[in-house]
Amino acid sequence: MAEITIKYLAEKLNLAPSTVSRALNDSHEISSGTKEKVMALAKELNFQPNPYARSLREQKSKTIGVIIPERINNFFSQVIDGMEAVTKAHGYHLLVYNSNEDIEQEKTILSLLVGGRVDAIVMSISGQNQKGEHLKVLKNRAIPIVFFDRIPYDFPTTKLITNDYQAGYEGTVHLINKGCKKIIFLVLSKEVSIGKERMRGYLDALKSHNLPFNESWIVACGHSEIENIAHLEKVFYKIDRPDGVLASVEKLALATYRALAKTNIKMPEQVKMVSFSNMKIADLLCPPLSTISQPAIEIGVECANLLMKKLTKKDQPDLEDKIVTIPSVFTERESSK
Amino acid sequence: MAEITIKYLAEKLNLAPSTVSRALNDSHEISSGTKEKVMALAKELNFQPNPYARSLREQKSKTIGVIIPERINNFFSQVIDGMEAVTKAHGYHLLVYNSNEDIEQEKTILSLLVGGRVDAIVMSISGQNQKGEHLKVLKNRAIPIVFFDRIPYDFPTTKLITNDYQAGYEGTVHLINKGCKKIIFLVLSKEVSIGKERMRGYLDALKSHNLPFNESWIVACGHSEIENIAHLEKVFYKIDRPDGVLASVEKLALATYRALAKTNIKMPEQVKMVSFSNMKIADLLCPPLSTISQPAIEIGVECANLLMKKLTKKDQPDLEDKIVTIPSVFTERESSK
DNA sequence: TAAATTTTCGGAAACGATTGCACATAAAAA
DNA sequence: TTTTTATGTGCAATCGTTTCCGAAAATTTA
Repeated sequence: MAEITIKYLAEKLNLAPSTVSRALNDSHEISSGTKEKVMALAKELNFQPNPYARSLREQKSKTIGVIIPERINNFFSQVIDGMEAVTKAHGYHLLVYNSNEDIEQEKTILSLLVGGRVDAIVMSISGQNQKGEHLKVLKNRAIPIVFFDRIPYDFPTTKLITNDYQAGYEGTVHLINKGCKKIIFLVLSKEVSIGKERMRGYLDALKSHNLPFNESWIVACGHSEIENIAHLEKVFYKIDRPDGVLASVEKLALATYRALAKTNIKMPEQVKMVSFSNMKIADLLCPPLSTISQPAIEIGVECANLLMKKLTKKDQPDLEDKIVTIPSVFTERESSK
Repeated sequence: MAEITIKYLAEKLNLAPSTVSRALNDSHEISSGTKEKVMALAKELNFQPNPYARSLREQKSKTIGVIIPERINNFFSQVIDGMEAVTKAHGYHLLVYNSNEDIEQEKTILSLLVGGRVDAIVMSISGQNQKGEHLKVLKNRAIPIVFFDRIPYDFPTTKLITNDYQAGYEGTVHLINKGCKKIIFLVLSKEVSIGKERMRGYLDALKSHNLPFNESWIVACGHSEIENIAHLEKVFYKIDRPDGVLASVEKLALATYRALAKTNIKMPEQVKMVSFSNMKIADLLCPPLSTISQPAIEIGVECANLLMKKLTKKDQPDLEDKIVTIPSVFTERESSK
């Protein structure tokens, strides 16, 4: 079936395409009579203007590119839900990409996006490399971008994170108050921004409570679940085994559960754990997991709000080079009782 | 900064835009000398052809629309991951929409998409209404669409599901074999395709094992977690309370856990459960949950393959009106021991 | 009634890429 | 040398919309 175009409507109505276009856009220079006729026919034929012709002409796509390092993760799903709620209201669309924690894929995706396919980008960068040199393709482009959660250090734009340092500090203090003396810190990569900040909070908490610290307590894990479990198992088999765990990301907490299942160490009796996590069923785990959870939806909403403001209002300044912090919420459960 | 266009490249190289275009597309009618020059400059300037100009001209967008009823759900995330893996290889992009289980939103999204924004659609429809009248906007459009998981009954196209009937049957038989005599079936809506098929399997299993059946054993839940829990709690407070639960969707299994937590009924001692679920941490629940899980990634891959074939090869027939079934896998865990 | 506005609409260019066609120039055949 | 055939390139139309500019027609003002 031939698509319905403005030109087609114009012919049917014995009008010029320009008139039809203006009528559809409710321009003041079209009489209400013709407007009604045009609208009526458009409605009847279920006319939808070709988005690509419009994008080409207007030089904007009403589309936002979203790049996340993994999709099977509640946190990111929630963030995107938050974003969609606001972008939808403005008639914007979301192109979503999973970089699979891979810097090369990130690069490829970015190069795809800078060609004008999207009006803006929202991104959480992969853990492989937080330096962000691969982001330089964006530097000389005018495309607005905001980062969240996993942010690059030196890219001048707005970034949204939770209060990583403070949450790391408080999570650690919580464990200390519960009597833990040998608390390990689980991190995906020491290079990742969130890892660094959360770790700083952890270290400061130990220091301010005069607890000893051992370099080996920082346990750097990878992306392989199996290897992580094996690695953690070894950690728990040490003579001087830890009695507390602060996991900087959810998947490491889950790996800990599985590693512990292979030993006969009991949680929370022998080891207590707190984890950064946005799992909805933390309360259903064995034992229920104490979590520090990010306001994911809010983060998404805020990212989108920033961009909508920049894109839909005119004469907006570039996105400020600053970090916006939204606090996490701590929930105590059995795992750290 | 001005975007780089073919015209700009042409000027720089003293060539016509058409020549540059042909060179970039590696046309045989361009000398290798000019090709190299063009390619070199394009690479140097990081030239990306304007996707909208191209879409307009070619009448295709290299974009696929994905509509899911909820985003915070591992199953859908996995399906999309599977899809992206294959579409990416073909240079296709994914526009993802969450209909929030709302038929009105589905309609709105569809009307947005039929205007040429996407070359094809992959969809899992909301549970509100499985009749699919709201899909009629698609009927007279030539846009290929495939449905998965939650499919409409009478829309002539390819649909991908798991072996819902059989899995429902086997899950029920498993509970029967474990000694359950009063097995309830939890369903989101009796209207949803997957609910119906899974229920049919459940009913047939009861019948073929000569177990009595009570209409009240079909527990229709809603989308409100709180109400579902309250509802289930009542079910378990009945004098003739169930000793087995088959949950047709994950969220109802979780609601059951929470409802049971409010009673003093023990699982699996007093009630056993099996649920359709793609949770990765079913083994970490209390007790670990016996699951019937769909091959989500495969489903996504298969959807994408079907569409890629239709879109990238020429003279392809329309998508066949048939149902493709990919079997689920059952994993027994503590909840039904 | 004529002139000046205002309202309403049409023509045509533009956005950036692709492609059918024509036209050079070079190489091959007559 | 002339004619034919490749080969390489340019011109211009096209995709569907929006918008600048101009021109009738209708209205107001002089």
